[in-house]
Amino acid sequence: MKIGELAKRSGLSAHTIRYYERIGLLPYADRDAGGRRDYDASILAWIAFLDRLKTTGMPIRDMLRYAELRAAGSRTGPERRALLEAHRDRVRAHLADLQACLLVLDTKIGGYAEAEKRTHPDDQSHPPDAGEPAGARTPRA
Amino acid sequence: MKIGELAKRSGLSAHTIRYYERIGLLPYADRDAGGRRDYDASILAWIAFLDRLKTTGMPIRDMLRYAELRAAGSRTGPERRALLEAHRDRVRAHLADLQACLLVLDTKIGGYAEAEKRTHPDDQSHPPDAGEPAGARTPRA
DNA sequence: CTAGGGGTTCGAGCGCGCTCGAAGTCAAGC
DNA sequence: GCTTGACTTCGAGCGCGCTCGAACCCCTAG
Repeated sequence: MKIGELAKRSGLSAHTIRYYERIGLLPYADRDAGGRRDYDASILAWIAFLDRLKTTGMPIRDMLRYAELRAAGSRTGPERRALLEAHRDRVRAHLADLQACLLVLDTKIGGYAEAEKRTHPDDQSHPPDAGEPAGARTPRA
Repeated sequence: MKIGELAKRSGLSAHTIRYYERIGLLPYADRDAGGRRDYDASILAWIAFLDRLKTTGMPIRDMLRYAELRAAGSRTGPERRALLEAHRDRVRAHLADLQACLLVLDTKIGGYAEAEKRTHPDDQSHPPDAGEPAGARTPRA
C-alpha cells in the first residue's frame, strides 16, 4: 500500500502520515525500489489505536512514550499498562466533567426554550432574559 | 474586586482575564480612579459559564459569537439557543466517542493485566504481547 | 519521447489559546 | 518621602499539532 492509499484508508493526510513517521509515532516504513513508502495493512490497526488515544485527548508526547515502550519489547508491558491506566483515569474524569457540563447546557437551553414559549404566543417584545448572569454585557465586542 | 482577586476566585490568571477582555469574551471592566479594573461579583457566573463552554471544547470564536449575541439584547435568544443546541449535539457525539474509546482502552489494559498474570507466577521471560497489532515497531523513535 | 501524477525531503508557516516580559503608574504602609 | 507590590498597556513568544509549498524524482500511459 502506498502512502496515498493509506491516507484514504486511515483518514490521515499523506502529509500527516509522513509527519508521524518523522516524530516516531509511526514506524519507519519500508521503501520500494524507487524509495517510496510501502505499507503493510497491519499499520492500520496501529493508526486506529493512535486515533483513539488522540480522540481521548492524549498528547502526542505520551503516545510517543507508548510507542517507544512498545519498540523496547514485551518486558515494558507493565509500564505501558500503567501509562494507559493513568490515561484512562484522566479520560474518565473528563467524561464526568463533560456530563456535568451537559446538564448545565441542557438547563440553559431549557431556559431559552421557556423564554421563547412565553414570548411567542402573545408576541411580547421584552421577554425576560432566560437565566443569564447579570452584568455580563460585552461593550467592545 | 480587583483583577488579582478575581484571578484567585475564577481560577484564570490575571493575564488571561485581560486577554479575555481584549478579545471581547469578558465585558470591558469599569476602572477605578487609578484606572484599575474593578469587578462586580456577578462576573464570576459569566466566567464559570465560559469555563463550561471551554471544558466542552467550544472554540473561543464561538464563545465570542455567543457573547456578542448576549450583548445585542434579548431578541437574539433564539440564535443563542440554536448555538448552544448545536454545541450540545457536538458534545454528546464526542461523549459517545469517548465512551467507545474507553471500552477499547479497558480491553487493552485487560490484555496487559492478563499478560502480567500469565508471566508473573512462574516467571517466564517471553510472555505473549498483549494483543498489540503486529508490524508497528518504531525503529528510529 | 513526453506528459502527468503520485511520490520524496526539507523547512517554513499557521491557527489556537494563552503566557510572559518590559516599562510605566498608582496607592498604601513604614 | 520612599519602598513595595499590585496594577496598567503593548506586543512578542510559545507549545501544540499539524499543514503546506518548493523543488525534485520516478513510473506509467499515450
